[in-house]
Amino acid sequence: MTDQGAKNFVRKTLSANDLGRTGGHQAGIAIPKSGHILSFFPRLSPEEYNPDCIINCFIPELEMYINLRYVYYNNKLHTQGTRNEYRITGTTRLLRQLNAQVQDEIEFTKDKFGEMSINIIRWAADRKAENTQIKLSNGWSFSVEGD
DNA sequence: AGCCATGCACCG
DNA sequence: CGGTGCATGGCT
Repeated sequence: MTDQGAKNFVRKTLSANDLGRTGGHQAGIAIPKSGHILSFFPRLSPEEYNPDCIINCFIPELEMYINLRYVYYNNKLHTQGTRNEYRITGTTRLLRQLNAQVQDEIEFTKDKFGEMSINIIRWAADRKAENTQIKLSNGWSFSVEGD
């Protein structure tokens, strides 16, 4: 059961680590297991070990497509590891090109065809739409429009 | 649960 | 060799 037919999006306030500004070089964006956020992205089976998939995204601001990797690090479920979290990687170069800053929001939009696109919502701008979104306590928010 | 960090591999 | 990504552990 997916959410085909709806145009919706999820957003995440970018952390320093998300932007690769902390000296780290993983910089994968963690996806919370909150239902609405998780179901927005393709399903990755817990039955598999570290399942992943490629998400092709359109970047309107750059007028180009890029491939992101959506991965479920779940070695806790299969080995003696400690990981049990979803991430999106491959964003470092993109976010730099977009000149995204900490506190900016990355917005994943999925249209009715399932096409994903990414926009950066600059901090201080577009504060008015806030009351139409549902904010979670972990920096993510979402909105669903019935179309 | 989410963000920060890191040893190694790969690629320019 | 520097930057980025993979897979993992650490810290709060």
